[in-house]
Amino acid sequence: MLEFFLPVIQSALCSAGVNTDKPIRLEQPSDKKFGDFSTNIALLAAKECRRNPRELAQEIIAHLAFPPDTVARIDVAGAGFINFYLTPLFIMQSVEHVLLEGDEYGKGNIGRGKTAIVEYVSANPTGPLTIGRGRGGVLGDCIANLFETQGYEVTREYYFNDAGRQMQILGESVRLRYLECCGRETDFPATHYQGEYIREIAEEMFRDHGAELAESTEIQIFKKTAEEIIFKSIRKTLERLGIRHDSFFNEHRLYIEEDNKPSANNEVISALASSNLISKYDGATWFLTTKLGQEKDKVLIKSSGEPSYRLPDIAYHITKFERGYDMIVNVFGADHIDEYPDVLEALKILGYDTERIKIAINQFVTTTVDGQTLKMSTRKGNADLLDDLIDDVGADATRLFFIMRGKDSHLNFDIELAKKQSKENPVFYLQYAHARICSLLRMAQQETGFNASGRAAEYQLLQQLSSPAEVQLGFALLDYPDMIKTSLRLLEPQKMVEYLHSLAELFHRFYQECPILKAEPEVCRARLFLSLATRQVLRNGFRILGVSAPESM
RNA sequence: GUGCCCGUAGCUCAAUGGAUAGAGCAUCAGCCUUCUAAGCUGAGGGUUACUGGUUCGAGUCCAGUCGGGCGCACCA
Repeated sequence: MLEFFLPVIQSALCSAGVNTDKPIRLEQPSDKKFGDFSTNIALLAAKECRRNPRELAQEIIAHLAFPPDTVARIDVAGAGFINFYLTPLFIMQSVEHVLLEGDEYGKGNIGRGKTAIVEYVSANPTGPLTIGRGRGGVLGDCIANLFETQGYEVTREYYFNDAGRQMQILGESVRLRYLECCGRETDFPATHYQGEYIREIAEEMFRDHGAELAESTEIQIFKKTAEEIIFKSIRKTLERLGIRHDSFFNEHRLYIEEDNKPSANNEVISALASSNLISKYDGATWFLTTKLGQEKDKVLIKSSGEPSYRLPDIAYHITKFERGYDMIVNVFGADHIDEYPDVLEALKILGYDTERIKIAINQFVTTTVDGQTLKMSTRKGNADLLDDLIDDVGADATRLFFIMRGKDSHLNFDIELAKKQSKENPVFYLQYAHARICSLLRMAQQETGFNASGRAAEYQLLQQLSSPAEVQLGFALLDYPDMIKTSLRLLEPQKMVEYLHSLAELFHRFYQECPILKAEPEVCRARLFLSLATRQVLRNGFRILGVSAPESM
């Protein structure tokens, strides 16, 4: 709809001699009495032109040239809003596009010929995925889907590290549990991984090797085996949620020197050094962020000679630029919030266009069971496992609950609610609308031989629908393409969830108020087409969210 | 102490600086001999934590106060 309105308004502003660099914003008033769409451009421009907003609005209106039979009425209201009222005919005509475009409806082309990389999950293989990680996983997956709708070629990447200290501790943890399997006493440190999965890995190793590994203090085999098993479980868990990465990037690559070329990490150090932002003191190599207005310098290479996580992080992002991505999206949890400003700062200094980087940070998840809040920590082993949650509530509810709140809000995941097979559970409300339409169409086929395909010539029957429930539903269907763009711009799939919820609601109302199969044959078919269009938008939306569209419930 | 996020109906949450702050759940009152009642209609429920400021207009932006969450490592 934006594409319909904006050019007309723009040219009216020109003809009226209004010069403003304020963007024209079109909004849907909360109250229909203020029109289907509304713009405040006259209010904004009036200030710059030093004119009375209402008079200016009147003048703009006089220059608006919409095609005939599209806009029924244009009013000036309130302080100087311009309100537009569409004709039911135009709305219902537009619904035909939903049916004609089908699965393609809502897609755009602003990303055509462009590439995007979306990095998400990126958990190191130290343990099974927790519920907290799940939120970022689903958020990232939906964001990747949103980019794809606009024509971007999207790479879904998982960044991980299987070296480092935490992995050492993991290997050591498994080794100690293994020794226990061999019947030895161990003094298991509190700093090690306490989780049950460590025992399971140890038991598996004991089954495969017997006690033959007990004498060695070499932990490599324990680490390696643990890593493999854990990674497999992580991928399996993600797969259950429909999350599949195209690319797994091992941080290790950034450490490798070959053909006398310095490692990616070292190249970062050299580059920053030539900007005089590197200094060595206290045995470590520092990024002089105090020169950039920060409180403290940041360690890039520890006194042990190993890089801290920041250095490879910078090098990693450089690879994203070098790989040529037009859009670079990072999804991570609030615990990493202090990390990215340094990375961005470094990239900017090194001459990369950080405008291309978008960051989506999701706040944490607390889970409640019977009103009790559960706390979690991977190391303490009392984590809420994502797998358990999926077992409990199913993949659809898991996905939808993670994104049905804004990513900035602390999510309260009510497990009891997600389990309920009743109307209190929003998952069912959405899916029920889809199933209801499928049922209706099955019935229509049985009773009247109605077949959805090959009827494009009849789509214009939609134009005879004019009751409020029908027109409001039709109108909502037309919002879908703009809704995708909004969700994408804000990196916020939650907008889509809300939209689909309101769409389901409008359908239920239409269904309640307008008899379909019992109507006159032509009205019946028109209403079936409207239902079909609704089903199409629900499906397209569900696909973005990764939620299934059941044919019956 | 400091950086980021949050504070909106009893509960969970919406509201690109716009008009009378909206949904769902819960509560109450209605709607199934008729296409899935997992649905629909209606009612009640608010000093948007507090105090100032910016402007035609503030839940939204700014400053401060109070509460809650997450970080603040030569862990990642």
